[in-house]
Amino acid sequence: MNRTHHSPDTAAGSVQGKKQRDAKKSKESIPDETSLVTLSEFFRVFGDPTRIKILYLLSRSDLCVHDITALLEMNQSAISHQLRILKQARLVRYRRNGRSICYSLDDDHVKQIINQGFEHINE
Amino acid sequence: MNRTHHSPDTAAGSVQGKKQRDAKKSKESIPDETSLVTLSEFFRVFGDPTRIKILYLLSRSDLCVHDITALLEMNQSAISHQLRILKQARLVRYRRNGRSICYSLDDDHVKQIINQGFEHINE
DNA sequence: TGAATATATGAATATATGATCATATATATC
DNA sequence: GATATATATGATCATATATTCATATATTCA
Repeated sequence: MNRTHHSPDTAAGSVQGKKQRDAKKSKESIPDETSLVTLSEFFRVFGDPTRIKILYLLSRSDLCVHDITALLEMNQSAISHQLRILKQARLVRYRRNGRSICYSLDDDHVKQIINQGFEHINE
Repeated sequence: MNRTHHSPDTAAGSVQGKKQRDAKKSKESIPDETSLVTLSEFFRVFGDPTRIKILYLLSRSDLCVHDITALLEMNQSAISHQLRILKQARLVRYRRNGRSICYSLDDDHVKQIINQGFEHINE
């Protein structure tokens, strides 16, 4: 019942990471700290109302900055700043279209993640 | 953000459903602002290194606060604070076990979300 | 070329947030 | 009850972050 010194499980398998190496420290710690930090950074991008709204809009149709700005009724600069974060996270792509720049989701994986989030909060 | 000065929308039910009611405003806007904000709040919980590490540890075995504190080599208070956030988000449950309090994931859905995140960042 | 439109970006600012410290609460053991 | 152990919590502080403003860059069209 007391787990003060439970068995040290070597952990390194189930994270699904491809190339995780063994923990450097002799004492047991979490298996792949770097991957987990990366994972939290990934989720953090979804953790902002403006960004999730943008992602949701883009999951339905490609849109230029002006459209997003109008739909969300927000400052254009704020949208551009958030789009930059989404670009850096490789969640969206863009292409120039005349004066406008058209944004789209980078892949369908993003949709899946959003949908799975919805499934959880709606259950 | 959320500077929408209009009244909160009815937040009827599932956003994901296509049954979204007509937008109140004549101009097209996002279908269900409240749900999207809730969704961002949900993802934000995953968007912190400490919390994602805790969730990962709990995905492998139930643990008491002391264990988590030792495994992550962090301040006990910091762990408790983060556990509180995880409780509030209904991502973890707890039960008292003598002096200790044992935490576990609330459901397997959490695992799925973490795994899907890993799939994305590892691709 | 110059005006108009669309988008990006740096600086400034207000707010959110995570860790720490000190301490409170709860349980077990003596 | 007294003490030790385990966990929770409020206050504080340093940092991160989202928005806004001003302005720069890029494109189209007259």
